[in-house]
Amino acid sequence: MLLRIDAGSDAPLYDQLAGSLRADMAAGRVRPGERLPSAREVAAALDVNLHTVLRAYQELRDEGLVDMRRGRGAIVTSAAGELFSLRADIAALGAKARTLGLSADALASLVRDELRQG
Amino acid sequence: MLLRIDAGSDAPLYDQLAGSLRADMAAGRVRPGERLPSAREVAAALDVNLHTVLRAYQELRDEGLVDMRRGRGAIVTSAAGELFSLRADIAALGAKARTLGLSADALASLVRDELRQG
DNA sequence: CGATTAGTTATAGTTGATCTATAACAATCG
DNA sequence: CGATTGTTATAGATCAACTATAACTAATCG
Repeated sequence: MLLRIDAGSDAPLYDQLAGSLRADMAAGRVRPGERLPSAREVAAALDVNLHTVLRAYQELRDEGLVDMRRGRGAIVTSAAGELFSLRADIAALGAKARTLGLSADALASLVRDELRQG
Repeated sequence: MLLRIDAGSDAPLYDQLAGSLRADMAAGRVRPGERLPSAREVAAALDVNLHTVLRAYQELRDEGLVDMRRGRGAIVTSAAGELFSLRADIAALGAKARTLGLSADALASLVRDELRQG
């Protein structure tokens, strides 16, 4: 598991953290049933506030990717496995968009809106 | 062209506006060569500030989807046509993600990161 | 040319999100 | 029980988002 944070990025820290964990799930580096390191551990390791890490975890919970309970921590759900099963499709779409010279943000926004309403 | 704004949404107004126009391009409702309504017109019609609309237009410019020049307005580029050519792939990925019960935000974030680095 | 259109730049103020800092609380587990 | 871990509460600092005006410059049209 590789937790990256870029202070120079315009994206919020908790979004970066959640994105980092999401990518780990999609890549199969983090699997269903696994427990994420405790928020306090991560906060200490990355030198950010506890709440920042918890907000990232809650973002993943809202997406159905982890279950959270006090005393037990954040446990990866089966939805992470389903993300993993889409990795080839996502890579294919990304490659196609890249040859067309499309921006990451434009494509991501379209995909979001497609899944939300389309 | 359908410009939607939802005040209750957590997304910034300029992102919503840009997303709305992007969706129009991907759907073929707005085509290369076409001129977008002037920022002042849109601002008046949606009752938002001129700068908010301009920021949305600049977002589209940064993504290569429009060219902007003073006196002439924002003109849709050929990149919009390439977005259109991806619509089927995007819809297919969205449908697959939907059957798996994945959230729009999770999938969109993965696609963004994929195109950025992967 | 003169008037209009439309994006660009500048300044400033308000509101809300982000991040941090502490601390106490409640469920889980050995 | 004691340690761990998420949850909740409060508060403060910093920055993004949005608004409001106004002046400026390039393009367009009669």
